[in-house]
Parts: sequence; C-alpha cells; structure tokens
Amino acid sequence: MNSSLKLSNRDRAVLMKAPFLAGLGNSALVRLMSMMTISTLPARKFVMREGETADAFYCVLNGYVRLFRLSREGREADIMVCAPGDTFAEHLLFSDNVYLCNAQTAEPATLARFDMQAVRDLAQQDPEIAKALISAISRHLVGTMDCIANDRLFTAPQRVANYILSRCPVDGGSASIRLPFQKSLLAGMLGLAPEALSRAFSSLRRVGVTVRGRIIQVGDVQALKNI
Amino acid sequence: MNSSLKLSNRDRAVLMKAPFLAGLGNSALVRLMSMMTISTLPARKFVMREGETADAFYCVLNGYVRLFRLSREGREADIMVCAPGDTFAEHLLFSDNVYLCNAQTAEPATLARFDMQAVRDLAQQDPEIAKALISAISRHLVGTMDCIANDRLFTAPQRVANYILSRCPVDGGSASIRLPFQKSLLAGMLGLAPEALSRAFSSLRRVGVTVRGRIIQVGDVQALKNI
DNA sequence: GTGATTGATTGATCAGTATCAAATCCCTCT
DNA sequence: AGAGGGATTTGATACTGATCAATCAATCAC
Repeated sequence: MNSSLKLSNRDRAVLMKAPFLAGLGNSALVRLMSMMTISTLPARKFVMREGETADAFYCVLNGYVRLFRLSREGREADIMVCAPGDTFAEHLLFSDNVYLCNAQTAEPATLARFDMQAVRDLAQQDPEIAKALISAISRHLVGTMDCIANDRLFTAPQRVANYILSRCPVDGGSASIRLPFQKSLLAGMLGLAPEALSRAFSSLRRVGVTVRGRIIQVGDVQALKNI
Repeated sequence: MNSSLKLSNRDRAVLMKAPFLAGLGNSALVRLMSMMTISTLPARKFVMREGETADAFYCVLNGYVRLFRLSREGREADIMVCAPGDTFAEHLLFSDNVYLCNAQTAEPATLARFDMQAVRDLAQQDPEIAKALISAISRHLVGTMDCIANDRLFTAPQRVANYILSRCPVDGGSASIRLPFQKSLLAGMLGLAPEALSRAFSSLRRVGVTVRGRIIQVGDVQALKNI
C-alpha cells in the first residue's frame, strides 16, 4: 500500500467531479483536500473490515471497490460496488463507530482517505460540507433501495438487461458498451453467481445481445427494454 | 384523510423520541414542529406515489407505512417498512424531486408531514438540523444495506430467525414476543411471499419456535442463533 | 512459443421459493 | 357469543438460481 500526498492529474479530475465534492466552494474544498491522503492499492486488498473502528471514509479515484458482508460459513454477499467518484463509509460519520461491512479492491485502485473525526468537525462548522454529505449519503440510499427493488422484482436476465440499459446511450436503435470490470464483479453487483450471469447473457441472445469478452453489443435497445 | 395541527400526547411522545428529532435543541425543534402537519389516515391509504413531485417527507407517529415499488405487471416489492418514529422520503431533500417509490399505510396511521422546501431552508441555516438529517438518512442507509446482505446471504427461515432475534430481549433462555403487525407485512419486509413466511415459521418449530396468531414463543434464544 | 494460471462458459443436479388452489384459522363487529 | 370475512396455512407444482464439475478461453511469465 503506497501512500502519498500527491495526486495525478487524472485522479484530481475524478476527485473534483465526484458527487461528494462537486458542488463545493473553494474554501471548503481546500480544507477537505488538505486533510486527505491518497493511496494506491493492489488488487484484492482489504480497505476496511467489518467490526474495525471506523476512523476514515474513502473516495475511489481509480479502479473499483467492492463492499460486502460475510456469512458465518464464509460466503460473501456484495452490497455495493464503488466506481471512480464514489465515496464509501461516509455514512458512519454521525452514527456507528465500527465498519459494518468489508471493502476490498476489485483491481489495482487509487483511493482518497478522509479522517472521520476531522470531517466531522468540518461538517459541524460548514453547512456546505454538511450538505455535500447529505447528498452523498442520499445518493447511496437511493442506490441501495433500487438494488432491493431490483433483486425482489426481477429475474437474472431482467437485472442484466437493466444494467446494460443503464449504460446504454439513450434510445439508439443499436449500441455497444464495454464492461469496465470483470464479469464476476458484475455478477456480485447483481446478486448472482458468475454462472448465473453467464446464463443470463446467453438467454439475452434471443433479443439481440451479443457478448464477446468485455464488449456487449445490443441490436435493438428498445427491444431490450421490453424484457 | 383527517388533517389537523393537534398532537395527542402519545403521538407527541413518539415524535420527540424519533431519531430524526431526538437530539435537537429547543429552538430547532420548535421551528421544525411549527411547519409540521399531522394527519390521520385509514388503512391502505397511499401517502405518496412513485413519480409524483416530492414536496414533503413524513414521520410515522402511529401505525406502519410500507414503501414499495411496482413492476410493469403490477407485482409489488417492499423496500422498507416504517414504524412509529421512522421518517421516510427525507433523503430526497437535496437530490431528486420526485418520489422514487410508493408509500401506503399498512393499517390506520398517524403521520407528521414536513414540507420539503421549508426544511431544506432550515437545514441550510441550522447545522443542528443538517446533522439530524444526516443521522436519519444514514440510519436508513444502514438498514437498506443490511437488507441487501440478509436477502443475499440467508434463506427464508434464517431471515425469520434473525427478525425474531432482533426483537428478543437479549439472551433470555426463552422469550415471547408479539408481532406489531400482520404477518403479510412481515413477509414483505423479508422479501417473502406470505406462504413462504408461513412455511419458514413451521420449519422453525424444530428449534423451539411456536407461533399462535401474533404471539411468537421462543424456547431457547441461543439455539435460534445457531440457525 | 509454451506451459501455467486465472476467468468464463456449459452441463447436470439440487435446494429454495413463488405460485395457485383449497382448507382453516383468527379477529372484528354486531 | 356467534357469524362473517379477511388472513393464514397447507398442499401440489413449477421455476429460478446455486452449486459442483468439467471444459474452454484468455492472459501472463519465462
């Protein structure tokens, strides 16, 4: 785990566009960024573990981070996958003081680390930062509520179709997208075993979805919506 | 829908102990409560509908409210059930301006209604109120993340056992609890069809769980934990 | 290039839960 | 207390997705 204070230009751009920081004025931004640490992590590295004291939260600058819980027998259930620009664990600022799930990089990743106590203090003084926190946490809540509804309403092929549609340019007749990560990660996001994702893709062939490697081609976006 | 400004003593007590308001100082409390409306609703009454403009959020004072989404074919999926003291839709304050799910009373209920715009203004000025919002939304996020993990890790009998345990006085050898609502509501909360809940209960008989009406008796709390 | 490793697909089987229908229970109202 | 009606349970069946095993594909190291 390589830790530094330096930000690459690309990482800085992601950070500034992150929902959590995007709306902030200059002074708030400077104060937050001055207490921030950058670290570069290898794939499969744990960032936090369920039960540990929650003394920091994070913003993903590059790569993907998987949040998950473990059952007693060691089975894993993904709760959320964080993409560049996403923060995680920031909702523990004013509530629990231990992490409630594990976080692991899905691939080599760069993260910004924010000290809980420091941000807590800032948020108390600066309403702009408080508002940024509310927005970030609200966004997560919307995401998790969506996730519950999707899990409960839709079958595997439908969830996969929804995912594809969510990344498609709006109603082109046909479209082509590239998965930004491994299929096994997508499977976890959708609450599926990798085998089930694979079968879901192949069942979508009959509505014109073709998959080769990470490239997904959609013949007719509109047709996919009716699945 | 009977709407008034008066609060019964019981409802007032619930309101003051609600996580959203509990930590607040007097002036913030007065300002919030002055803009609040109380309404008494019959069972099965819609409080909000997916897609409608989100111009208020609510706090349950009495009864239970079910938040759910509909599929195109009209199937319902519960996302969250709100008990007395819970707020809902407050996370739309600084993000979306339409409701993202439906809310329906599960039985006759009393709700406090807060105007979004008014609270938004208050939250901008008063850091105490902003903090209360962060806490309330965080609490919901924790709940929904728990829900996803539970759905994905555990079978129906395990989820039912978890629910029972969550309402049991901590490690008594035996315990007896009373469901505060209909079983069909519990089924929805756990992402189950009512039949599946029923079968889950009966499969728990072999670990000493007895159900009659709304009364659930647990022979050995510890044994239930190992399911 | 060639083996070695990791990731993805496919097949076979099984467990868990939804669905539909029918019977029964429980609660409320009079 | 008794009747009525909604809620719950039970049974039979079908379906979805998990799991295990084997194969195939792609990537990496040397």
